[in-house]
Order: sequence, then structure tokens, then C-alpha cells
Amino acid sequence: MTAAGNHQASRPVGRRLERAGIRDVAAAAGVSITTVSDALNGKGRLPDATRRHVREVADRLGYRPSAAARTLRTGRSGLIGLTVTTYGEEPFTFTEFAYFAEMARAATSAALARGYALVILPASSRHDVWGNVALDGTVVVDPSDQDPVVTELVRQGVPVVSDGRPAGSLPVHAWVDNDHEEAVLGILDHLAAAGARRIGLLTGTSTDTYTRLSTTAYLEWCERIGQEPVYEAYPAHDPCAGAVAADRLLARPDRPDAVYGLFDPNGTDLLAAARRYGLRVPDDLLLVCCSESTGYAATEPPITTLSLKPRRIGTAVVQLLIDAIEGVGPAHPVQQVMPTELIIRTSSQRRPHRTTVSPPRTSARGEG
Amino acid sequence: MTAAGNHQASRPVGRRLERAGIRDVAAAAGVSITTVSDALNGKGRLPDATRRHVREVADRLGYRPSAAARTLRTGRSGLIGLTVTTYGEEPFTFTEFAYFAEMARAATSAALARGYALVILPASSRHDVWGNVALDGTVVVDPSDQDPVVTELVRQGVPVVSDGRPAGSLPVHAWVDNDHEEAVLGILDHLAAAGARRIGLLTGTSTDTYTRLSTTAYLEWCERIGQEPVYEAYPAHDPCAGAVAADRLLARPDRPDAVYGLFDPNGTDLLAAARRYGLRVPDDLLLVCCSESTGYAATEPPITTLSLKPRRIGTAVVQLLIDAIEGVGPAHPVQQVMPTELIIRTSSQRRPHRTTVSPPRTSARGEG
DNA sequence: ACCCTCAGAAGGAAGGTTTCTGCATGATCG
DNA sequence: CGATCATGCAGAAACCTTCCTTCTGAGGGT
Repeated sequence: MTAAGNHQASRPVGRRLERAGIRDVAAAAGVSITTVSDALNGKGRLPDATRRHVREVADRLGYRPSAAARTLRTGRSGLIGLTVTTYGEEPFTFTEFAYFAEMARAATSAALARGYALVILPASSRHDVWGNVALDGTVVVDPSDQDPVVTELVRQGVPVVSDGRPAGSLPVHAWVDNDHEEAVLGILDHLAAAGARRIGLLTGTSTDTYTRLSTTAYLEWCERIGQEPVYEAYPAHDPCAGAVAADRLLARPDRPDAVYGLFDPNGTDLLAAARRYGLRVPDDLLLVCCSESTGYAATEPPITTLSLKPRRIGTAVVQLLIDAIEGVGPAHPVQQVMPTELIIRTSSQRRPHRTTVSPPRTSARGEG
Repeated sequence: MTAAGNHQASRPVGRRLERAGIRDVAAAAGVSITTVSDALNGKGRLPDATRRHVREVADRLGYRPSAAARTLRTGRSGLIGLTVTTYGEEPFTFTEFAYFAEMARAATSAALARGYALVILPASSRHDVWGNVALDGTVVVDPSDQDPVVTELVRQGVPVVSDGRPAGSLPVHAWVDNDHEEAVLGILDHLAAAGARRIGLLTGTSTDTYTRLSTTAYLEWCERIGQEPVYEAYPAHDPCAGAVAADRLLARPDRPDAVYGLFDPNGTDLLAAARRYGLRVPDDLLLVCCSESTGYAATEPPITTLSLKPRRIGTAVVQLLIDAIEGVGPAHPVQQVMPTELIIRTSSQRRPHRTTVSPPRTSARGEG
């Protein structure tokens, strides 16, 4: 070839911040580039002496392999995406915020433990951002069937695992979800056992699977038990609408004597509404809502909540995703159903009804 | 040696879906690679006709530029890190969780709006993860002066902006923080104005700047006012220790008639402790704590909180970081002090003391 | 003495982009 | 009419690593 441009063999021009490259390490150690790569990555056949020597020199030079170059070469970036659908401008949903925060936390831990880092990417973010980051795979929270980003990713062959059953025929590699039907049935039974005669539901207008499955379970339970359904639906992403819906529910002529709210803020919404109507909780109204917020332990009265165990879900989702990325585990789609937990507090335990004064022999302090 | 045949079969998933490269686009469009690159990136001198044509072809082929290649070439990854110091295994601190969640949310939005994505990276995570991801810059939350990761990043010339004044001489490019002293003084004045005679403090044992500045401000206020300081300190990262410390504080012979708690859970901790000692809030004890949790609006009674406005901080931190990355803005370190907000609720407003029965002429419902 | 084997190490080709340089072409101007 | 210049586009280097292939001796078997 033309010997024209071959000049800068070992002279760093100095314009950069002098990050040592593998070349520099090779030169300093008196070996070839290949040997350096092999020594540092534990590959090839090298005597321990060489390996040690190379590592030492690399350390001395403060050598850090270029993530970009490695990614380009190996096709692996060590990055996995965490995608949430958004309403409006904010990257996270409001209603599921405590859930999402916990889930993201667990997912981050799990990813890290296997050497991956997590990138937060709202589904509706600028397309260029999605294009600009090399992802080995993606976790999608509550994917909608129309989600263009997820569809595109799947088309490109990027593994996708979803938290929540994928709506429609979205071809994700695996999903993890709670058994929402069972959870709702459990709550309804719990409320009925506490003495509820007419159980109401505060639900959402959106078509995601969580809302749909929960509502269906409620309706079926009503049919089975022979109770007329009493429910109000509202757009769950609107924080104010919940309070209004709670109020509407308790204003009905066929007012329920127990309510389950599907979304996190429903507990306080319902509590406020109950106060407005002079209803005592739990004496006149039993309350349960689905929430991860610890705040419900400190309301007056404390409110029984259903936890979806987001920690477990976040962990499971990431494990499945990384398995898919690394080719471990089954090639077929995996569906994993995780249990929920009902945290029973005062709001769903009816006190002996005769007297409101004498406490039922239990001291005020909870244990531990 | 022990490298027992790490033979990653080169077909883990087996489905590299022949992503179209820039070469393919060039061939299909009948132009050179250069022209494609220029056309898509809006550079070079090309007539609109060519530009349109190339874009069309690229679209038709579903061409997505390789993020890795672009990063390698340009040195920009479009990724910024979000680093939190950790206690134990969990990636986020417990005590600042609501704060962190809000802050991270705002940071994600701000980054996205400028075309960057956020990577969550605990400071104490495995070193290989740090090395494996190419960051254009990093946000560090509450950096400790001994943090090896941050030091290393700065050494490599990666821009670092911190949320919270950097401890020691950590050479960050900029920082954003609240005016903690002013916030504490404001709270103390507020409590004094509400009738507090002896204000206690629930603080932490750690040496971070938040704790230190707040405590100092308290002590100075006490000296100025002539009140004997009454405080308890506990390890803030231990969730149980807070409850114990709250109890200790209220058990003291010189029991305060008002308390400010520096950490998020202190509100409920103090409330529980007050109940145990039969103290009514706010009649016998005024309460304020620093928290971003909306739950404190629904406790009984609602608790006055100091908000550090994490949204604003997250946004500001990211703006400064990206400015530094892109070379916009001042080259000198920037310090930005953000205001706080005191959300006054029942727990810090002493009712007229004579009667506990008659409400002070205000109806129960707030104005909508 | 010769060939074969194998450890140890090096060479060099991708990998896909951006971008600097440079070559044509046709237009403009002195 | 020739020199200059703007325009439109192409070639190829560089970014840094990984890994497949090849080279070189040295030692051992026949």
C-alpha cells in the first residue's frame, strides 16, 4: 500500500487526554496487541508469567479497554433497557410510581449482579435516543400492543422481556406477571369474610391487562356470589380523576360497604371521600387498595394493601432477559406468574360492631 | 489456566438478523458511503434531492446506524451515568428513596430532552460494569470524598456533576445543592412562631454535607436563641434505628415540644413515638420532617414536610452536566444553590390551646 | 537427521461509522 | 479564453478491540 500515511506508529499526537490504548500497553510490555488482549481477557494460551506481566503494565498505565470498541467488535454492550410507557411528558407513570421505583431498583441490582447496567428509556422518547444506544435487550413494563418501539426492537432481533402480560400478539421472549385474578378473588373473599355485603371496585378505563384482568375477576366474582357489581372507572394516569371517582363511588345510592381500589392513590382518595360522607373506616366502610407505598401503614386508620411484590418481579424479569441474551435457558417463550401479598391492616378488619369504645383487648403497639 | 473452555458457542441466539449497514444503504441508493452519512446527519454539501433520496432508501431498508460504531468514531456515547452511593447491597439508599426516585425521574426527563439516556450505576458496583459502559459524563448523588469511582472518572477526564456539595476536595465540574442552612433556620423559626419553646432535632451520624450543614445550622440557631440543643443522632441508613432514636428523643427528661427530623421516615417514627408517650400532635408536640413522600399529607395528623425539590435539582444537575459535556457554558466549576419548600400541614400548627373540642370556625373541607 | 507437534506469540482482518482530503464538473469572472 | 471557485460526491484513514490464522522454535520420537 502507499506508505504515505503510516507514520504515527508509536507517537501519540497528544491532542487527546492520553487515554492509554491496548497498543500502548503492548508497546510498554514488549508484546503484541493480541497477547495483551488475551492476557487481560483470560483467553489464549499464555504462561502465567506473561499474563502477570501484561496485567501489571496495564495497571501501571491505567489502561481501560474502550467499551465502544469492545461493543463494536463483540456485539455485546452490557446494557439493557428498562422501558416504561408514559402518559404525557414524564418518563414514569404516576399511578404506578412506587411500584415502578421498587421494580427498577430490584432490576438494577439483578442486572448489576450479572455484569449488566440498566438504561432507563421511556417508550415514547425521542426516536434518536433509542437509536443511539446499543442495547443487548430490553425490559418493557406493561407493553401496549401498539408500541412501535417494542415492535421495532423485536424486529431487530433484540430480546425483549415484559413485566406484565403483553397485550395483543406482541412477540416478547418472555414475560412475568402476577396472578391478578387470584389476587382480586383473594381480596374479595377477605372483605366478605370481614363482613362486607356489597363490595365496590375502583378501577381504570385503560385497556392494559392489569386493569382488564382485575375487573373481569371482580365481575365474575360478583356473578358467582350473586352481588350486583358496583364500580367506577377513571383514567388511571390522571391523579385528580381518582379522587373524583372515589367520591362518585361513595355517593351512589347503592353505596358499597367495602371497596377495593386498583391503583396506588386510591387508598387516600377513598379515605378522604369516606371522611366527607362521615363514614368511619373500617366500621362503616372496609378499604383495600393495591399499592407498594409504605405510607399506608401510617394513615388513620392504616389501610390494607395488596403488594404485587415488585422486587421479585424486577429480579425475575432481568434474569429471564439476561438468560435470553446469553442464550442460556429455554429458547421458547417463558411465562412466569409471581404471587402477590395481602398486607392486612386495620382498614379491612371490622371491629366487633356493638361497641365503638372498648378496644378488643389488643394494645396499641404493633409488634416489631 | 482455570479457563475451563469458555467456549461461548458463537450462536447464542443464532438470530443476527443481518442488520442493514451504511454500506448497504449506499449501494441501494447508488451513492457513496460518505454521501449516505452526510445525508442522514445533515452535514456536507448535498442538494436536497440527494438527501431525500438517501433518506428514503435508508428508511426502506430499515437502516439504523450502529450505536457502537458511532460511539467508537465520535467518542460520544449519548449516555450519562447516575451514580448513588450505597449502603449494603441495594443500589439506592433507603433513607433518601423518595427523594432519589423523584430526582432520577427529573434527571431522566432532562437528559432525554437533550438526546441523552441515563444509566443507573451504584458507586460500589462491580468495577467491570463501570469499565464496560462508555459514559459521556456522570451525575453523582452525595459523593463521598473517598469515592474511588468518581476519582477515577475525573482522572479520566469524564465530566462529573454532583447533587450535593462534594465532600473534601473532590474535583467535580459543578454541583447543585439546596441551601440547607437556610432551610433549617426557616423551619426552626416556623416552629418557634407556632409556639415551640424547646425544639429538638433528629439527625444522622454520618458525615455527609447534608447532615453536617443541617446539624450545624441547628446548633447555631440554638446558641443564638439561647436554647439548649436537644438532639439524637442515628445511622440514617438503618431503617430501624430511626424509630429507636425518635423514641429516645421523646423519652428524654428535657423532652422537646417540637421536633425536626432530617430524614424521610422520621415523620412516622416520631408520630409513633408520640403516641406511645401519649403526646398529641400538634397540641403537645409540633412535628416537621424532611421528606418528599406525599404520604405525609394523609397521616393523622398530616405532617409538615420540607421538600428539597428534587425535580428541580435533577433537572439542573443534568443540564450542567450536558453543558460540560458539550463544552457549552462556563469552563469554571459552577455551584448552583436551589431553594427548598416548606409544606405546612397540621403537625406544625398549634391550635388555640384553651379548648380541644370546638373547631376554629373552619369547615372540614379545604378549598378545592 | 528429520519430521511432527505444540507452546507461545504475533499478524491482520474485520466491525460500522465519521470525517478529512481530494477529484471532478460546470459556472463565474477578469 | 483561461483562471478561480463553488458544488457534489467518492476514497480511505482512523476509532480500538477481538479473534482467527499463521509463524517460529524447541523438544521428542523414529
